Amino acid sequence: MTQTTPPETATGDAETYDAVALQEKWRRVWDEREPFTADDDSPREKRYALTMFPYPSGDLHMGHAEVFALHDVVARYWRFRGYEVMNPIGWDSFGLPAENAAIRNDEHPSTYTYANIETQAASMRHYGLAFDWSRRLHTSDPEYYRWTQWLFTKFRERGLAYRKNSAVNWCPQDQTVLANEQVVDGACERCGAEVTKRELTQWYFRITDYAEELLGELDALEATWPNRVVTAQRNWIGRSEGAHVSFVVEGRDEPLRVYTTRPDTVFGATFMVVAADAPLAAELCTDDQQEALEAYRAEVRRASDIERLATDRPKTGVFLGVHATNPVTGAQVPVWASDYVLADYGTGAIMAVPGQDQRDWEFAARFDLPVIRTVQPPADFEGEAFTGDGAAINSANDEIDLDGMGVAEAKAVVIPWLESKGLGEGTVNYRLRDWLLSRQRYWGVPIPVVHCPSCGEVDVPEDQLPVELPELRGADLKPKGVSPLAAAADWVNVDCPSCGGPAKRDSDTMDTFVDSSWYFLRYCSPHYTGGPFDPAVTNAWMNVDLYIGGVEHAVLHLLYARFFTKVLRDMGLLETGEPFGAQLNQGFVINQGKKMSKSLGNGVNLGAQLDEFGVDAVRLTLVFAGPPEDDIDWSEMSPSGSLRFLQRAWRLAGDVTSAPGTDPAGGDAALRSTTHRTVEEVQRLVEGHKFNVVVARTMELVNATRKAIDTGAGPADPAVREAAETVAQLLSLVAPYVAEEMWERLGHEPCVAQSTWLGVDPALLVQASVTAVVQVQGKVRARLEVSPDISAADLEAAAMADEGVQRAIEGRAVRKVVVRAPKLVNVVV
RNA sequence: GCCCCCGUGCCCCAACCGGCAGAGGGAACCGCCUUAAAAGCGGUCAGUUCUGGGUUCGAGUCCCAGCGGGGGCACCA
Repeated sequence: MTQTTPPETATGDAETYDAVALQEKWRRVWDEREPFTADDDSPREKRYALTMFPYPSGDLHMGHAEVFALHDVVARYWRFRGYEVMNPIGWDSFGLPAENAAIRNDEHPSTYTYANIETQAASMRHYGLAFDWSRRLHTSDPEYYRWTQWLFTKFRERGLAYRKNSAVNWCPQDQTVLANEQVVDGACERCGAEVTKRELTQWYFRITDYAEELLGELDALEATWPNRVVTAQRNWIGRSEGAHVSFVVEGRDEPLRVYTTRPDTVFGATFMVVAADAPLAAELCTDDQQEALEAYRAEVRRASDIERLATDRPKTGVFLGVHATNPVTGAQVPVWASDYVLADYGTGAIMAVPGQDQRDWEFAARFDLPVIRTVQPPADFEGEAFTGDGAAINSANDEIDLDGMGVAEAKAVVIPWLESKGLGEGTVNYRLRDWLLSRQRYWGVPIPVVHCPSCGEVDVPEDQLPVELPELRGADLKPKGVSPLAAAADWVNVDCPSCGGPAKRDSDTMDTFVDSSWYFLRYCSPHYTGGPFDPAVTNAWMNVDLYIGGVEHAVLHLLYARFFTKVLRDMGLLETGEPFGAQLNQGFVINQGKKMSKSLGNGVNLGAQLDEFGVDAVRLTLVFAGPPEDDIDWSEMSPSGSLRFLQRAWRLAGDVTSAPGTDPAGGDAALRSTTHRTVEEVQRLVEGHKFNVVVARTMELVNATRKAIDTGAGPADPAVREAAETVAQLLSLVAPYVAEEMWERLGHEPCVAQSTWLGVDPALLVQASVTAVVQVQGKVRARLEVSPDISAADLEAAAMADEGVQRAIEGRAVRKVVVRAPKLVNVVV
C-alpha cells in the first residue's frame, strides 16, 4: 500500500510509515554497502546458506518469494550469531525455454536469458535479500561452462563418462532424449509430452558405480534431510539382494543367466522370459520363430510407455522355440520373450516362477504353462501366486533339500550351493540406471569431444576449453531431431586434436543438470581460473549447512549433485563426499486451494502484491503462514494484517525516549525476562526451521513492549529500549526494511543486520515463581505459586496441605503421589 | 498394491522429554475514540485435539486398527 505519512498534527490517527519510501531509502544504502559479502579469510566460523539457483524464466513469482524469504531468515540469523555467512546467488541459465523463445522471436537464446537474469536480479535487490552479489554466476557464461567441460573430460579419464547405443527416452515435443529421472509416468517432466523410445548412441555418466555409496550415506542424512527426499532417493536407487542363476540352453554354449531375488524358488521355475526388445531375444530365437518374434517386437514398439506402465494390462509374449534346463530339477523349460521383462534391468531375462510371482502366474495362465508351488501357502490362502513367507515344498533333489525351510533360510542355503556347483552366485542389483546426459538441443554446454575416423573419440585438450557455442539464432535452432550444432558446418568440422586429420565435433549438448551438479562448489571461489574451484577455499566453506529448495528435485538434482561431489572427492579435489548437510523443502504457494495456473486464472502476481503491501509485509506473510514445508494458500493469508503488525512494531521505536547505549540493567524485570526468553526461544526455533513461530514470538514481544510503554514501566525505562531494539533485530530476519528504519529511529547507525545480537542472560530466563498444578486423579484441584527450584518433597507437602486437594481426596487412602517439581503433582487415590 | 508424512476452535496454525489444550495471526461480534468511517486501543466467542481400542498416575503427543488428505514407488523379477 503506497501510504503517505500523515501530518504530525493528525488527530487521533495512528502514525504510519511509508513502505515505498523506506524501500527506496534503504535499498540505496544496502546497494552501496553490500553488507552481505562473505570474507573467505574471516577468522569466524563459516556457514554456507544455499538456495536452489533459479532458472531465468521471466520475473520472480510467488514461489521464489517464499523460498527466498525463508532462506533469508536463516542467512541473517547466522550472521547475528557471529558466523561468517556465505549466501550466494546465481542463475541456472542454460535450458530449453530460452531456446524456444529464440526460435519464436528470431533471436539468440542469450538475449532472452540475460534480459531475464537482469530483471530477476533487480527484483531480488528490491526484495531485500541478504545475498553476496560478488559471487554471482551464470552457468551459460563461457567462464563457467569451460569448467563443466573440464569436469566432463576428467570424468571420461576416470571411465565415468562413456557412449553406448541403447533404446532411450525421446521427447517428441522437445526433440531431444531425456534421462530416466526426467520421465514421469511416461511423460516428459518438462513439457508433459508422451515419451517414446529411440535407438541412439548417447553419452552416459556411470552413476551406477556410486549406487552403493549414494544409498548407504542416506542413512546419515536421515537426521537432517526431509524424510520424503531420503525415501525418494532410496526408492530410486532401488537396491535388491538376490542371485544370478545360469540355465543351460539347448544348442548354445553360453548359459542363459537370470537375476532373481528369490533363488529359493528355483525348483518352481517352469519357464523363462527374455525382454522382447533385448538383442538376446533375437539371438536365442530359432529360425522358425523369428517371424513371430519380429511381429511381436513391432507390436511392443507401437505401445507407448504409458500403456506399458499400466500394471493391469494382460500379459503378452511369444515363444522363442528353444528350451533351457532347470539347473536343479533338470526339467526342460520353454524360453519366451515378453515386454513385462525389462531389457536394462538385471540380465534382461528371468526365470519364471508362477507359483511365487504374480506376474509369472498371469503369464503362465495366459499361455497355459505349468505351475509348481515351492512355498506352502496358508490353509486359507485364496490368491494366485503366493509371495509370502512359508515352508518350502517340492524343493529337493539328490543333492539339496530345502523342504520345510522358510524363505530366508532357503535362500541362505541355496545360494552357497549354487555357487559351489558353478550354477550361480549371490549378487546385489540396483534399479538406478546410468545418467544419460546427451541432449540434441543448442542452448547447453557443448560436449568437448571430437570424433575422428582414425582416432575415435578424442577429448578436446584442456588448453582449448571452452568449446564455445557457435552463433546460431532463430530458425537455425528449430528442432530437427539432431542437434542444431550438427548443421553448423564451420563449427562442427575440425582437425582431430590427436592426429590432425579431418574430424567432427560432438554436436550434442549436456543435460542442464550437469551444470547444476557443481555450481555450489563454484560459489566458493567464483573467479578462480586454475580449475573449477579453488580446493583450499572450497574445502573451508563446504559443506552447505542448509540447502533450501523445491522437493521436485528430490531425485534429480540432489542425486546428481551428490554423485558429482563423490567423484570430485575421489579425484582429490574435495574433502567431503556429501555436499548438503541439512536440507529444507518449502511448500508451494497456491491460491484458493489450487496450484496457480494460467488456465485456472488464479495466478497471484508478486509485483502487484509488493506494490500493494510492501516487501516487508509480503515477506512476513509468507514466513508467518505456517511451517515452511506446508503449502500456503494465499487466499487464506492476510498481508494487510502483516502490514498492521509491522506498523505497530515500528511505532515502538518512535516511543522509546531513553538514549541509545542506555544500560538495560535495572529496567523493568518482567519485560527484560520476556525479551531474553524470546531471543532464547527464537534461537531454538530458527535452528528447528520453525520460522512461523519466530514471527509469533516477535509479535508477542511487540505486544509486551507496547503494554510496558502504555501501562507499565513507561517509554523511558531502559528495558523498553532493550525490548524495542530486540524487536528491530528479530524483525530484520523477515522484514528488513522496517527493521532498518526502526534501528535508525532508535538512534543507531545502519545496518541492523550487522548489529550485535542480544546475548541471552541466563539469570533473566529464570522466573521468580512458577505455577504448580496439583491434580487428583488427573483432575486439576489446585494451583500453587512455588519457587522454580522447589524440592519434590516440599512441593508434595505443599500440595497435600492444600484445602482443595484435601477436599478432593475426601479421606480416601492415597495410593500414590506423582511429583514433577516444580510444575506438577498428581495424587492417585 | 507397497512405503512415508499429516488430521488441534469458523480459518491459518502453537503446544520442549507424555504433565493446566491455546502462544500468535485472520475472520466475526462488542466496547472506547470519532460528527461518521478507516486506523488505533480494549474486550468477547469457540473444542469429545478425525474415529475406535491399548499402554500410563496422566495421552494432542507413545502403540494398534480404521477413516480422510498429501506424497513417493510400482510389470525392477
